[in-house]
Amino acid sequence: MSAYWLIKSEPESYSIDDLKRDKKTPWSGVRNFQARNFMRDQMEIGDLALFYHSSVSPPGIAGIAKVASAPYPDPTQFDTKSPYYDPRASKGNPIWFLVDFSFVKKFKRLIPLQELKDSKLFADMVVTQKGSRLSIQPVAQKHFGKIVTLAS
DNA sequence: GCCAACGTTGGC
DNA sequence: GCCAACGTTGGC
Repeated sequence: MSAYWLIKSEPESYSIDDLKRDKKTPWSGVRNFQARNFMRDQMEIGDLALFYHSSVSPPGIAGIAKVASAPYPDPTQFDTKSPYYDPRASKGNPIWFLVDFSFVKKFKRLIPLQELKDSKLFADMVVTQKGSRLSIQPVAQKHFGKIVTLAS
């Protein structure tokens, strides 16, 4: 049973255009247990995700990505030179897991967060909740479909 | 740049 | 196991 997701990224560090160029990327650097658990335990190859641009003006949904690998340990946790290095982790006992995402499409227009907040349709979406900062979230199929409609 | 919200850490 | 202190996220 495939599911839908929302993944946040600061476009200054990695944007939908970067994913379009790279075709595929490991979603490294996630250091939140809830977000990790979604990748490690629930994502399946082929699941679609809304690609969300955060910490920019305006924040919003920029396009669609697709889960392109099974979960595996995030290599940056072992890299002492990486900002995501975690001394508690070892190869035999990794803490952080990720999946690869591949490019699906960039929306013709960014769907601003404010537009979702203004609409009753998205009142129960995680991303529209006050103080919601989870960087990987499940998305209901109905919401996913409505956002695709808004974008086209 | 501010600050509310929230997750994590660590002392007890 | 509680909870205060601290750090981070991310909208504004």
